[in-house]
Amino acid sequence: MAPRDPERRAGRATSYDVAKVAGVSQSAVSRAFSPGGSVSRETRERILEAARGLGYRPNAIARGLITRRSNLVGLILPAMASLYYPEIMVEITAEVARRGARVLLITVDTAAEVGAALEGLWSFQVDGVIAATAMTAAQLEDFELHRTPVIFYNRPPPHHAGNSVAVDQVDGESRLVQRLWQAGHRRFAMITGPDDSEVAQQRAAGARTTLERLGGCITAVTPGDYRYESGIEAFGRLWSEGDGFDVVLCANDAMALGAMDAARLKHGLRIPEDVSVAGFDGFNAGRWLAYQLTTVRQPIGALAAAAVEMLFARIADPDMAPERRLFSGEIVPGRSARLAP
Amino acid sequence: MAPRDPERRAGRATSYDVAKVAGVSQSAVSRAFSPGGSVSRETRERILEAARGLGYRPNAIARGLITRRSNLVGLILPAMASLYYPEIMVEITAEVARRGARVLLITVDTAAEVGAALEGLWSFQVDGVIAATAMTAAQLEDFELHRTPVIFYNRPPPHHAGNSVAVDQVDGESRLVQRLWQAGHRRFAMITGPDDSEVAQQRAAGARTTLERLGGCITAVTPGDYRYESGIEAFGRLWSEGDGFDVVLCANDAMALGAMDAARLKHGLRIPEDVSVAGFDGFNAGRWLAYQLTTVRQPIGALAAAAVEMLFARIADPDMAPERRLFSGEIVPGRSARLAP
DNA sequence: ACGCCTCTTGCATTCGAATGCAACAAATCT
DNA sequence: AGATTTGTTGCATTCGAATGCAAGAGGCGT
Repeated sequence: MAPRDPERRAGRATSYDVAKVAGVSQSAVSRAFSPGGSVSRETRERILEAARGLGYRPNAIARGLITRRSNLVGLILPAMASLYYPEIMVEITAEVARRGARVLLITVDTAAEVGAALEGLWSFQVDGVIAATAMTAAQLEDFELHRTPVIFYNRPPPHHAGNSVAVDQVDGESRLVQRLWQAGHRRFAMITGPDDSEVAQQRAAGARTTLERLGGCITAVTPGDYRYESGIEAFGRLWSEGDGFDVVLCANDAMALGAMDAARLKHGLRIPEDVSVAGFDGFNAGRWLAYQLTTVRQPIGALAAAAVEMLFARIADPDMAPERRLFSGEIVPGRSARLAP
Repeated sequence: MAPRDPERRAGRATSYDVAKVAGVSQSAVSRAFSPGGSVSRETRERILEAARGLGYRPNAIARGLITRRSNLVGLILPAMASLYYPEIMVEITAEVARRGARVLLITVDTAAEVGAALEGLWSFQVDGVIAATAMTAAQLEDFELHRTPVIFYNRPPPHHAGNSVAVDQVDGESRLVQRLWQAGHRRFAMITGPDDSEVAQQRAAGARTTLERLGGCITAVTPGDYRYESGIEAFGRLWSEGDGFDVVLCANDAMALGAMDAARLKHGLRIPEDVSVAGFDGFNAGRWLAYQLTTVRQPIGALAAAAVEMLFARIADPDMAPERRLFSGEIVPGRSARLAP
């Protein structure tokens, strides 16, 4: 192979180049750039100046090779989540950046793609992973074997022992239903989420058990796929079934807004006089004047911060005990459904 | 330093480990994993089997060091864009993944943060960058010096010579105004975007010049900051100024929806009978039943695909001539403003 | 003045994979 | 049979930074 040829590399300066200019050894340059490295004040300054002149930046790739730390965090998001809840991504990236690492982003459309996505992460030697997708037990074990921490975001880990941050969906929905009940709602209809969504199952379960306990009844249930349009269609089905209901519980806000639009614009109903609608998530658009949706807000910022914090704690000490951190959703009273005060 | 110690590394197998198991040299392993490597069929199979047994994955970090190609693409998004137009991010990630690379995501809140973000990209030796933020000429030159291609997404490059993909904002707004004019609108009010947004300036310019040519008049202009809430406030100001207008041109869809809600719910106006509203972007929510916004849709998928394609072409051949690819926005007729057919 | 300690510094090695080169085997041609 | 080509393989080196170790410089106490 050709010897060091600065021309071909067009200015990508290395620590050796800096060392030559500053009249020191490569080790000194390395130490000048690592916090707490053993270098004298003046040497460091001379090196930093030379580095500035050459436009030198430490090569994270080379550094990662020797330190076995890539400073990369994998973030796996279902494409849908990143479309509807981009805050997750923004918050996590910001939080990771604050700790000097970077996010390697992977979006997946289907659960089947997760495997391929993980392969990609492996080769980049990510220090840890935050996953808002499901993962098989085998996949998670693979990470554990390599001592790469994984934090699940609003997803139960496939193991009993795994790390996660999540909103207590059951509790949130339960409290919502209770407040609706106290405000006088008695007949509940439900638009549920996709079958393969654990979160949707939990929200539905929370509503069911609470209503059973209170003695309320569920007059109709119809499934949706989390998208706005499916909220419209689902409401249409509920309405045509005609069992009568005071309130529609929707598995998420996007469908709730669809249901509201369908109720008002397709069926001429007034909200909340003729029918009430409640959602789950704390979707941005739910706060818009046209909707003012009653919902359960997920503290996305807190979840993201907690996920990143847990992740870095485990990167620093891989033997840390697994932990599941639960957050409470905040009931947000809106005009789409009256709540007890 | 301690010699190779498989225990401490807890199963992270290297090409040497695979070589030993398969009874070949490390070079053979490397060749087995690089497409077109010179290995016999049977040797390759033996190696792949050994690799599977050990859970070996080629280390992209080490590979990047020697090949000087990290297979990482930097994506810089303003936090706001990722919140309002997450499709950009999803499309680009998917497109990059399709080419076997990964996205290193960086979101920035303010223009001042861009510099720090770039430092991060430098050290990770990204092969190229897609930027939906502005960049100073000096910053771009730095990339050019290192022969790292940069594609600007809906942002004019700071240089005359730079790569970009963009929607022709002036033309889109111009065609929109023309169609509004032909449908009988005469008095135009405008809610503009932030001063530092080139895109917003272009949209406003497109509207102004077209109206001048047609002889229409702009009865009022008020600034917004691209967010829904600012659309509400801006509409309030326009209305209280009371100069009268047939239609409000909004610099983006989020503000247009705010304006619609303000008009209908705060001022009791009917849309489009009393006042029309038009936006720009092709926002998801604009298609909702409650809005059906007349707007100019940006072909985000096409832009993203073009950006990635241009980027990879330039990674393969850094001497390629700079190119600015322009796309046409698609006029989307909705119910918020009547258009000529 | 001597020994000891602290602070800097450089040398040499290491991380894991890619690759030019040479060696070699097998296949083909003359 | 001998010469030549083609196809595999391993050896040795390389990428750029981090770090254990030892050497050297300077300060201090006795």
